[in-house]
Amino acid sequence: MPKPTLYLIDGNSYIYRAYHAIRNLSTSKGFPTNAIYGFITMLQKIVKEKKPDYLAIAFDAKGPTKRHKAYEEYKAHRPEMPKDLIPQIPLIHKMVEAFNIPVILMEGYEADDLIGTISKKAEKEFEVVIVTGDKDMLQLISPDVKIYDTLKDRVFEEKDVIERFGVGPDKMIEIMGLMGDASDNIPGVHGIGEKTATALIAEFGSIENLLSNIDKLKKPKLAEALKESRDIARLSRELATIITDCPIEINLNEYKRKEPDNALLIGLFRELEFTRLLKQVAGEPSSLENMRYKTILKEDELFSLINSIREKGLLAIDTETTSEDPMLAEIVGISASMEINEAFYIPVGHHYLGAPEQLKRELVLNQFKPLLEDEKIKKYGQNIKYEIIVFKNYGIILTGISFDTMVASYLLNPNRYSHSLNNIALEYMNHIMTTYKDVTGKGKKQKGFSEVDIETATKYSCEDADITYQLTKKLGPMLKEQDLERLFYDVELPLVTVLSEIEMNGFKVDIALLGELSKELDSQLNNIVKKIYALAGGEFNINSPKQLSEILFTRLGLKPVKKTKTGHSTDEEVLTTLAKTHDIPLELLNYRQLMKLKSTYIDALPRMVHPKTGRIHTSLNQTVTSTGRLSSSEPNLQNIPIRTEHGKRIREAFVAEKGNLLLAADYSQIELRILAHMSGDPALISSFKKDEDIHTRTAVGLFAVAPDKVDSNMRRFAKTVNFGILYGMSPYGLSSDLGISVEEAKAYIDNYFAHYKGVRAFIDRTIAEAKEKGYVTTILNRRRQIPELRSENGATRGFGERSAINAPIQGSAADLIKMAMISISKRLLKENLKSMMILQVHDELVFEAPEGEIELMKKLVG
DNA sequence: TCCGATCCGTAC
DNA sequence: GACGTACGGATCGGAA
Repeated sequence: MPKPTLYLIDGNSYIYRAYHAIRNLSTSKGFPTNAIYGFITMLQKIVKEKKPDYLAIAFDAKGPTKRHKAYEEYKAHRPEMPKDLIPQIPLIHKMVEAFNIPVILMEGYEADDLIGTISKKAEKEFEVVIVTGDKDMLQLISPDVKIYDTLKDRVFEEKDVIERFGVGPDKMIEIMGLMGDASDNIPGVHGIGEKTATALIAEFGSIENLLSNIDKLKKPKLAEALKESRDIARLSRELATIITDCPIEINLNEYKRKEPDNALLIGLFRELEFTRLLKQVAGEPSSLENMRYKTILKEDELFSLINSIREKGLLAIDTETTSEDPMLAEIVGISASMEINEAFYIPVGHHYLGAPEQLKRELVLNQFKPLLEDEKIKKYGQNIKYEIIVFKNYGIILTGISFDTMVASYLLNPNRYSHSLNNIALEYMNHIMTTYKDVTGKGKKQKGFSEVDIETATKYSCEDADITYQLTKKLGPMLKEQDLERLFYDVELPLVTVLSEIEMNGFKVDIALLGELSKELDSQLNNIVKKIYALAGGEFNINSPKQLSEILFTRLGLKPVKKTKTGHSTDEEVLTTLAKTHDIPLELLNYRQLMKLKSTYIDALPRMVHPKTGRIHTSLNQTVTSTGRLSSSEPNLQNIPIRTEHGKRIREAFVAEKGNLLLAADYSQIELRILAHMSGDPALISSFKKDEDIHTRTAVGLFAVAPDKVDSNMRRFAKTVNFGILYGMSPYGLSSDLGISVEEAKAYIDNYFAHYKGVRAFIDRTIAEAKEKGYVTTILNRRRQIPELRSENGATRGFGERSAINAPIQGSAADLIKMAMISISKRLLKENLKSMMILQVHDELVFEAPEGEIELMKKLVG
C-alpha cells in the first residue's frame, strides 16, 4: 500500500511566479488580476496533473520574523512588493479558501518554516512534495520529501541534490551559509560562490569543521576570507536554516483534498471577470480533453476534410514548419479549424523513430491548392503573411484572406508589447495556450517541429487553428465597436499581401562591392586604432564604452560632459565637445563611424543573402510600432546609411538585376504636409500649395528676411525647428541640437508659433482632446491610447504630450503611404507589369523595374 | 553557454 | 530629464 501524497505549496513563491508569468491582466474597471489568475491556473494544474491526496498552502505572515531580529539586513534589499500586486493578495487568500484548501499562516514565521515543520511531522506517513521555486527549501529533502519546481516542471529528490552538490540535503545549510543568498540578502562569505562552497563542504562536512581547519586550505586568499568572515558564515548558516519546530497545531486530516466551494468560486470569478474559468466551473466544455482535435493520416479523411471546408466556405489555417523564416520554411504539417473547439492536423513531414506513416506533402498540397487559391473560401490566420509566403514557395497563391488576428489585435491596441497568439488569447479569451517551447523544448534539448511526436503536434497545432478561429469571431466585432473596420478591411488586411510580395521580391545586393568596402575600411580602421592606442598610451577595447570612459576620464583626465545610468557618457555629443581639448576624441569619432558601418551593414548584410534567390529578404513587420508605421528587421533595411560619404557607398551596393533599374518614389515632406492639413494653418497650407521650399519659408518667418536672403545656415535652423515641432521638441532639445542657448531656442520656437498660429492651436487642441479621451487618432481613425497623459509624474506626462502630438502626424503619414502601396500594387497586377515593389522606408517606396517599364513606372508612382 | 541590460548609432 | 518612431551590434555580467 503506497503512502498517500501530501502537497505543501509555498504560496509566496507561487504568487510572485504568477505575477511575473502573466502581464497586464485586469478587470474592465482596471483592478489588476494577473497574479490571481496566474495563481489559480498554476493551482489547477497541480491538482489536475498530480492529483494530491492531501494539500495545503503556506503563506508568510506580516511583520518581522526571528530572522529579522537576528539580522536586520535580512531581506532588506529585496524590492518592495509591486504596487499592483498588493491589492491582489487578499483575493488570492479568498480564492484558496473557495477551493477548500487549508491556508497555513503564523505570525513571526515564514512560509518556509511552516512547511518545514509540517513536512517533518508528515514524512513518516506521507509522501511529501513541497511545491516551490525557492532553492532554500532543498535542505528539507529526505527519502520521503521531494521538491517540485513548477516553472521548470522538475522534481528534486535526494539523489538530485547529491548529484549537483556532492553532499546530502542536510548539508545544504552549510553550503548556503558559505555562499549566501542574494535574494534574501544573506551575506555569505565574500568571494565564495556555489562552486567553492560545494567543494569546501564536500571536503569538510560543515562550516564549523571548516573553520577549525582553515590552516589546511591551499588557497591563501580563501583562507584569509574565511578567517575574516567566521561570524558572518555562522550567522548566514543560521539565517538559511529552516525552522522545523514551529509551535503550530497540525491536524494532517484537515489537509485531505476536498471539493471546491463552487458557489463561492463562481462569485469570485464573476467579480474578477474570469470568463474562461467561469465557464469551466459552470460545467461548459473548455478543457483540452473536450476539444475535438483530430489527426489526419488517411486519404479518405483528407478528402472528407476538404469537402467539409468547401461546405463551410471558410477556415482558420496554420502551418507548422522547419523555420521561423518563411523564406526558408518547409511544411511539416497543416492545421485547420472551421468550428469552435474543433480542428484538424495533417502531418506531412514528421521524422522521428516510430513516426506513423503520413500523407505525402505533395498529395496534401495538391488537394489543398484549389481551395487555398479560391477567393470565395475565407481564410483566417494569425500572422497570415507567414502562410502566404510559405505557400507561395510551394507554388500556391493563398487568396481570400479575410482575417488576421495579429493585425486585428494591433489595431485594437498598438501599444501592446506582443501580439503573439498566446498573448492575445490570454487577453481576449482568458485562455492560456501551450507554447511552442512547451512542445519543442528549449536550450540544448530543443528540437525541430518535424521531431515533435504527432499526437503532441496535433494538440498544439489544432489549438492554434482553433484559437485563431475563435479570436476571429471575437475580435471582428471589437473592430467594429471601435470604428476600425475600414482601416482593417480596406487597408491593413490588403496590405498583408502587399508586404508578403515585397518580402518575397527581396533586394539584390552587390556582395563583391561590400567585400571590397570591408577590406578598405579594415585598413582604415587599423590605422585609426594605432593612433588611438598611441594617444591613449596603451591598448584597450575601443568598442567598450566602459573601458573607453576609463581611458578618457581617468587616465587622460578629460572632463566628463554628461552621465549615463552607470557612468560617464562617451557618445558622439561628448566626443565632439572633448575634441576641443584633446586629439583622441576626433579619432574615436572616426573609428566609431567606420566601425558602425562595417559591423552593422557591410559585414552583416552578406550573411543575410538567401541561399536560393541570392537576394536579401527583410521582414516588414506590420504590428510593431505604436504609431502605425511599418518596421523592418532581419535585416533592417529602413536604416541603411545615406548621410555620410561612406554611407552613400553602402547604398551603392543595393542594386537592380541586370536589365532592371531601381526607382525610388518619396513623399516629400509628408509629415509637415499632414501637419498643415490637420492644423489647417493658412500660412503652412498656402506655402505647400505654392510648392515653396518649406524650410526656407519657415526661415523667412523666423528671421524676418526676404526669401532670397535666407542663407543655408538660416535654412538649417528652420529645418531643425520644423522637425522639432513634429516631435514636440522642448527649448532645451532645440538648443542642444543647434548649439545655441536655451533662451535663444525658446525665442525661435515662440517665433515659429507666432507665424504658424494654427499649429499652436492644433497642438493645444490635440493634447486637450487626448487627455479627455485617453487616445489620439489618425486620418484613417487609427487609434493609439496614451495612458502616460494621466500620469502623476511630470516627465512621464511630458512624454505623453509629445506622443500625442507626434502619433497622429506620424500615423497619418503611415496611413497614406499604406494606401499608396495597395493601389500601386493593384495597378502592377492589373497592368501585368514586371516591375516589383521591393521596399518601403516610411516616406519612400523603392521599385525594381525593367528598363522598358521605367518611364511608365515613373508616371504610375508619381 | 545563453540572455538581458546598457550604450551607442543608423534611418525617417 | 530635456525630440517622436524603429533595429541591431558590441560588451558585460549574471543566470542556466
